[in-house]
Amino acid sequence: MTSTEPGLRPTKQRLAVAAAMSSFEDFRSAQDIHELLAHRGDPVGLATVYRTLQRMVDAGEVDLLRTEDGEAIYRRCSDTHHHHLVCRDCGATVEVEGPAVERWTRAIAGEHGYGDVSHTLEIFGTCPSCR
Amino acid sequence: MTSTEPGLRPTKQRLAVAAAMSSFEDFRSAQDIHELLAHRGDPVGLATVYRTLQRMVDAGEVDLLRTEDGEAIYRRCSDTHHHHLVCRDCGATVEVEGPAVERWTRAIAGEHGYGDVSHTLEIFGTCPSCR
DNA sequence: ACAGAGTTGACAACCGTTCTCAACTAGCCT
DNA sequence: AGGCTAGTTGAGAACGGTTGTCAACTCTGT
Repeated sequence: MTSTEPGLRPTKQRLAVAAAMSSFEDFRSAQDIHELLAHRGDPVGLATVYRTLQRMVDAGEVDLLRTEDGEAIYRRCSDTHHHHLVCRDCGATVEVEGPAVERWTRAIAGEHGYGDVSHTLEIFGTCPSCR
Repeated sequence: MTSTEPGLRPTKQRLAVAAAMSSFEDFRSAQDIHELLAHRGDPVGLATVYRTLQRMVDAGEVDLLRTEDGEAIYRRCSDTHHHHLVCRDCGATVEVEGPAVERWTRAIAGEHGYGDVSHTLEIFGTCPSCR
């Protein structure tokens, strides 16, 4: 067993996607990232962008969320688990942590005999400047 | 102002969809519901199923969720606000209530000046019979 | 340099969802 | 009843995001 997956190459494209992911803080769709790369002068095929993002999600390097209409959006994973408070008018996002929620979900799941628990929690509201 | 929306007709199709929604407890996709109606002998066009479900969601009669791969699934709404504990293998669903979470989200949002707060919370795990 | 596994990208295929539009109804007015 | 009209339906096309295909390409170790 090697330290990295065997036969996984750090190609130009993968590096470009990784670099792009570090260049913004918010969630972007795969197509946004594809365009961003093209404008930057590092064009990467759309299929490759999807493949690479998928891998990064599997590796836990990137967070995957779904918009309300089912589109996948990606974002560099910060090291701590957290949730988002999103303004439903302007989209402004605040990261929030909720140890209480983490505990609560695990407890509830345990009560019903569910294991291997994960959860998704997003809070929507109207931000101060949109009220 | 009338008691019901003006110009909204209780057609055969709408009644059939409403009846179908009362006939199961778990979440189903629009296409599942479309098939269910066909097998029942009340065939309703797929587009109509989508339209009707959309309306019911808007009216708050039906809950809309997204599966992990972005597909929309629908379910008759019970009157109390609650969340779902879903088995990621077999799909078994348990309704859970979390006054603590409700309070927490409102508090967090308030701290950041956000108003008119709503939230989505889904818990995923492996149910006892799938472990 | 060579071999061979891994990777890429243009494009087609897929699949859930929405749109289009002519035919059809339900409800209302006379 | 008959007719008018806004609302509704359904078959199929269109759409948009995502995944599959496959021949050409590129690392990496030998």
